[in-house]
Amino acid sequence: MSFEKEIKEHFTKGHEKFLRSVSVDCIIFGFHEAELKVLLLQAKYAGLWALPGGFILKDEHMDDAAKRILQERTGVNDIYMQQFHVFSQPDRSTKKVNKQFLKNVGVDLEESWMFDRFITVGYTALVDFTKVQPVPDSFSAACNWFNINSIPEMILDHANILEKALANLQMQLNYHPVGYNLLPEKFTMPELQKLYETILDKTLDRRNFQRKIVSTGILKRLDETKKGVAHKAPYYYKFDLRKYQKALKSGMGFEL
Amino acid sequence: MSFEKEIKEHFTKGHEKFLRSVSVDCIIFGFHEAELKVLLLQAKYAGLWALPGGFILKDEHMDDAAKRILQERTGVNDIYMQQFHVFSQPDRSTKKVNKQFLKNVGVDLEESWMFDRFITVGYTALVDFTKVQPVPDSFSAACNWFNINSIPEMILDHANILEKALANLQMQLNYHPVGYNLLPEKFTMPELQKLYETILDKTLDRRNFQRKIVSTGILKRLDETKKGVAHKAPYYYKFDLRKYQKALKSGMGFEL
DNA sequence: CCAAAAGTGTTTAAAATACACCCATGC
DNA sequence: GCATGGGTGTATTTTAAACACTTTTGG
Repeated sequence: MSFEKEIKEHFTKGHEKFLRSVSVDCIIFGFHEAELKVLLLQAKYAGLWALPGGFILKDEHMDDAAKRILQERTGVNDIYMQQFHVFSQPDRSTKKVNKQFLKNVGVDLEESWMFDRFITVGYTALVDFTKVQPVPDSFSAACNWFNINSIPEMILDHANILEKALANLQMQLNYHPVGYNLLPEKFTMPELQKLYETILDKTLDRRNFQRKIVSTGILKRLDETKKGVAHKAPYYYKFDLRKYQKALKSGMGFEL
Repeated sequence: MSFEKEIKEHFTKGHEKFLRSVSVDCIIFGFHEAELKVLLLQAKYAGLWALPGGFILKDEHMDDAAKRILQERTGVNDIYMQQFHVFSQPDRSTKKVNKQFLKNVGVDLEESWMFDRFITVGYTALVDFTKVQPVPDSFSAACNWFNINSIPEMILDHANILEKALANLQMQLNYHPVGYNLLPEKFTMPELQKLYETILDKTLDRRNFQRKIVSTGILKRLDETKKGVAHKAPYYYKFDLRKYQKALKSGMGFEL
């Protein structure tokens, strides 16, 4: 199917597949070279950037829609995602954006479910940066990682959504374990600490950090140490998946 | 307008006024005679009970929709409400419920936006029990308070929504001040403590409770004491509205 | 005057924070 | 052998929890 035809089909018949007036936007966080990254899409023609988003199939749980979107944009599966907020300002003018998009594509339509007002549910995901193959969707020209400190101009209220997502992630850090999908399978304590410091955007005491993390029991220390490093070699750790999953659900309660 | 006509209008033309596929359900908590209450509606004909709910006007913020629903059911205004979760199981069969309702009313319709699948956003509110005049909506035969420990059978997933709302309220208690809308303007420390104990469903140490609450600074002690009580008269307190509002937004962080 | 409820402490335990010392490795 | 980063331990401060005594009031 040609691109124009695909778009036209989506605008004229999408409401037969998807729920109306509701979209899902995903804030996909990654971690690479000591920097927190977010995956963004560049809207075709417009040039502005956007959060990876999509719609809920008529017979699909919203959580599954979010996972499907993640899978489609990154190829990554089986990631813990969670909704954190619904954005519903009546002036988030998706209508304007979608009409402009159609005009740019060269498709002419008077009516479309895509011109209705949308509210959107924000979902966060934490993924392994190295496992991601970014794939733009049909509305987008590019799909790229951005450092959290140098976010480009974004469409609609997406900058606001991203800000809320980051605040939510920072808050969650006190109650939920973080790192399983963000770090390689084996990692050192300094690496884990760097992750926490990057997300919280502050430095932490090396020794107190270690004590607290270890006391949660979500880590297993391996006998192996990192090779080929100057200075003393740090141990490798793995997450204890069973306890990690348990802590994800029940929380673990410490402050950093 | 006759009742049947009103219903028919809603089912045939409601989608011109409201967003499709999204509803809002409110969990309205009250406090009376040392018991935590929830306001429920009895669905006409069905007999089962339901959370007060409604739809989002096409040009309305979802938060305002929730406030409008609260106002319509209780007459109460200017209450802090907040969304806590979106419920989106594809098998929450509003279609079945709504078709049955129409059948019972005696209205015959093949098509309606009300037969679409709905996701619903849960909102919690804490209101002054004594100021509420419960008013059923057009789908309901009755509107009543229920003790949180004796909830009747409910439609759809409403029992689950209520359960999540209560858990959310208990969690929030550690970070947000509670009581402004649940207690009279002037109240005693034992009354406030009883409120916390009721919500958390556990007893608290009288002296430690007082110290922590006072240390947040959200209270102002009056010179007045309660009259006509046996034993030592407790002081009256008021909330310091400015600090209370501030704590609502920024959190206050203590454990009980 | 006494029982019951409320006000105001203090003592004790736990947890968070700050800080000090030793160890291993590559240059 | 020394500078650098990492492992481990301890003192200090802060905060939470447990507990005791005094005050007031109606009956």
